[in-house]
Amino acid sequence: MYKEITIYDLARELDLSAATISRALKDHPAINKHTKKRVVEKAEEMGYRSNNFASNLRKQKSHTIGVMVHELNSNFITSVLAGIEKVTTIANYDLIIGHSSELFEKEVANANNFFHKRVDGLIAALAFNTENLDHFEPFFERNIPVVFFDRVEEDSKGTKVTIDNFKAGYEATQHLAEQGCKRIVHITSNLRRNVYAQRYKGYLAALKHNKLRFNEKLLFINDLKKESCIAIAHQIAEMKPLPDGIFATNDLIAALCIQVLKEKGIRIPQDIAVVGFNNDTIGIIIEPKLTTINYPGIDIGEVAATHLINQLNRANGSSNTNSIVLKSALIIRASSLKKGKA
Amino acid sequence: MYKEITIYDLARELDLSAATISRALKDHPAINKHTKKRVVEKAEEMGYRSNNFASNLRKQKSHTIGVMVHELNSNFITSVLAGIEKVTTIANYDLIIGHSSELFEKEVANANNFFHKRVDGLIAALAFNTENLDHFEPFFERNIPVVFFDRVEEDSKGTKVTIDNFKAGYEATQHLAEQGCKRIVHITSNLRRNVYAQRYKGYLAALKHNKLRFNEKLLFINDLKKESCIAIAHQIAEMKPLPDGIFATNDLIAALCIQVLKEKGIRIPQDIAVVGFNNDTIGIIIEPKLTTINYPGIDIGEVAATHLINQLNRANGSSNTNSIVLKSALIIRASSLKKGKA
DNA sequence: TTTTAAATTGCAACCGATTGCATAATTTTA
DNA sequence: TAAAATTATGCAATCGGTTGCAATTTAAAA
Repeated sequence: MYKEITIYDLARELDLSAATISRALKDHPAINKHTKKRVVEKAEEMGYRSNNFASNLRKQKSHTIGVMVHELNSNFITSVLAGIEKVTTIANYDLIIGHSSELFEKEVANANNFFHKRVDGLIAALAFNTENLDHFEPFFERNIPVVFFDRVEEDSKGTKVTIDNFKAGYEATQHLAEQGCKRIVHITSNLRRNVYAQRYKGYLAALKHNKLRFNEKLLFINDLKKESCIAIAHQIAEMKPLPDGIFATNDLIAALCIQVLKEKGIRIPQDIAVVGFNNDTIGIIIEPKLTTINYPGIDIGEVAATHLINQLNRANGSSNTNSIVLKSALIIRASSLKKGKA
Repeated sequence: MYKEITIYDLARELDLSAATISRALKDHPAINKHTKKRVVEKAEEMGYRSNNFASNLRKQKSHTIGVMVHELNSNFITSVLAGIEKVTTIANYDLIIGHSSELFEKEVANANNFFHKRVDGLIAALAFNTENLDHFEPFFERNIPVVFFDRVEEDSKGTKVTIDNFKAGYEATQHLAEQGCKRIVHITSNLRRNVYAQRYKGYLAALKHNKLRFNEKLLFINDLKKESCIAIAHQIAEMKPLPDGIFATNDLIAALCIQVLKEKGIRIPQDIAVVGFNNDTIGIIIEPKLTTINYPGIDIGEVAATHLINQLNRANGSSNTNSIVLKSALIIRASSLKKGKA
């Protein structure tokens, strides 16, 4: 069996105390430069690796951040993760990732798990059908900082990192209206979730601004699953009169719609103009390429992680920031251009 | 500040020793049933949560499995992760995920990190340009089990979980040949990686079987990045004579090709039939829908994790299994059907 | 009722790094 | 040269759960 080297082994070899070894390895100012050098070299030579468990136990810190997401299978989420990782790697924090598969129960289980693992902080996006935030209470109680992003509860504790979903929804719809669309479908999801509710409000505001009447038959709310999106696309194709614009709350929905509608002989964008949301890769694969809202996952992740770490570095651990709003922007591509290039 | 409850607090409250509390909480057979009940109830009542660091420190086990992947942004990889997670959750192991972004240096850094974190076992797919497995040596030396999947080094230590890439490559190419293709392009990547090398060999074997001469101008090797795939697609469109079939080593490449070629007025599959690999969602978004090889990520993940955990449960930690090969299958869709439905 | 066996529980030494405080060594100042 | 101030190092307790072995209690057998 392999015997691990400890600071005691180093201490014996170098005829020093374990305390000195410990301090030398973490560059403590009270230790002589020359001694530090000897220690570091010996540690290298003997293949020493410090024991996190001992350290964490003593320091009462896990140096770990928990990240809760609803899905991994999305460009947006993986970008967010990349952003988080970039920041936490530099700050030397570990990451544990839990995904809820959009299920409230799994979200609760993940929260409990992270709590049990004693994460120092939490970054989370809510699941599709999360109804309350009770499972975050243990963190709030203990002053463990929590940063929410994307799917947030607007009046909750903790910091929220989002974009202006109202504005994004408004711009998407306004763009369609400018292209001459009069009957604009909006395909979205659970209006209990801020992202969908806000985009919907933006949609309504843009309709109003263009003096278009809201028609509830043009509003589709679904679970975002592939099958239900396809079903909706079929419904749309059968509608009379045919809608002339679609604003979908993510790019996959938009792409599936385009695909189904094309199969039915409906021309995009001439018959129906389409706008998605997120700016996923799929948007440039689909023909015609998809107009969408750029939702900068990397930035969201970086901002969320940076904010969390700053909070952890503050002694009290409290934060005065309630919410952070990042920029998003409409990206215009062929799928919405009824009038030719803008 | 929040004071954590420890077994000593429980011991004091119940007038028992910490040892008894510890045993009671983990259902040790020597403890009286009635005592166990009291302990568990008191623990619940006082909000006790066990300290993993103390436990791991004492037990010299992290109860954590490290997973190294080259990317997160792929259906295949996320399916594998889902499979792994399913198994490890049941076995009550923690997971830490590191991705290399296809960079050897990051893979090495991740390996070192996992080693430092003292994972009990490792599940890994190699990065694009990994040239040696020296960074896994510390694990091999200490008998920490390692399971490779997808991108493996065939004669390395550790268990390998793969599909029969040769057969898959053969079937894809054979299918194109059966559709009447004579000039079949193969777009793949670093032939240093088994997956690409084996698929390529399958491609060659199928050519031979159909008495088609291999033409090196029809072989494209690239870095799998979006831009280079698009560049290749443009090259193909300009080739004279025009190829009549494409076997791409993943679905994104295939989809990008279809998209570019269509823009150039080339008909899919009439002019060029296309086959991808992996069975990603993108394959049913693209028009025409993509013929591909179903590569069952979930199964790969489950098998890899199950095997690893079995190995961890064995006392010695050694394994007699060298490699496990799962089934894959050709899924035929419109993108390759020159002759109408099969 | 005494002896033996089985069932419970406790003692105390770990696991390895950290850190407040004391001590020793060295340098500076008086 | 003695006293004061720096600089460097060590002592020993601590974090909280685990486990081999001993001790005690209870039940079963003689």
